[in-house]
Amino acid sequence: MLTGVFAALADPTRRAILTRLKDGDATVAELAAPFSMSQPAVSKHLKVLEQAGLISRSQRATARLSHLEAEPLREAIGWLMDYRAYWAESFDRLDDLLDDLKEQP
Amino acid sequence: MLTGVFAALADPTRRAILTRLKDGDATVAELAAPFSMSQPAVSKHLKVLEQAGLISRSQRATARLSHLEAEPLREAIGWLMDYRAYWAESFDRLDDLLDDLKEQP
DNA sequence: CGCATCCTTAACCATATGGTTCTGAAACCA
DNA sequence: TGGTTTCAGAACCATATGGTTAAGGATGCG
Repeated sequence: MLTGVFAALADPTRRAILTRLKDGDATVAELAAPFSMSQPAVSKHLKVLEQAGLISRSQRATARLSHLEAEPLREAIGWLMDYRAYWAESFDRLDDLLDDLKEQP
Repeated sequence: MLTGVFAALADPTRRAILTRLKDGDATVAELAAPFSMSQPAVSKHLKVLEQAGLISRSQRATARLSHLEAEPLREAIGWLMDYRAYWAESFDRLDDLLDDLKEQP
């Protein structure tokens, strides 16, 4: 599943879509608007994101809303965190980062 | 550059290579050993990892050592952390996670 | 020098990926 | 009913990806 998540994140369009979805659910047309790309292309990206578990989609009702599901991102971070001891950054600064994360929820 | 990092991480073989490199530098033959895969295939994976900045390679001397460079992983975490407010996990548990990270360096 | 070792490069192949256009289904509107 | 809107699916195409085998360059050793 990590494979699917990282593969989904490897595409800039898909990362932009996820970023957009932080502002709230959106229709396919809304998600497609910023890109010089056909609507079916965006639909394909949404399918990839859905299969990676990164979005869910509400039943169509003339429009079809995409909703951010960030849980797989937590799993990805879990994997990445195992490498924190190998970052060049000092542990003092790592502590600062972690403090920051706790302070600005 | 995030694109390259996530693309590199999308392959299970490459993730396993990175994991192996946490135990120390290794030759191509050592890295190839665990996989039922030709050695040139592993060389290709190493090239991908190198281009993503995830490994560096010492000058050959009959052997060629790969060395883990975890800095890009920190950048990847930086991107992912922007989604922490959308995790299903409660913030209390997030705090626990962050505490754990600070305690077991 | 001659040869073995370690690894890269080249050529090739099958499949995956990211895009297109065209078609069509499902729900609303008049 | 019929048209419009919103989106997905199919067919297609070019290129990228992940693997193979075969060949060759660089280093160390007898």
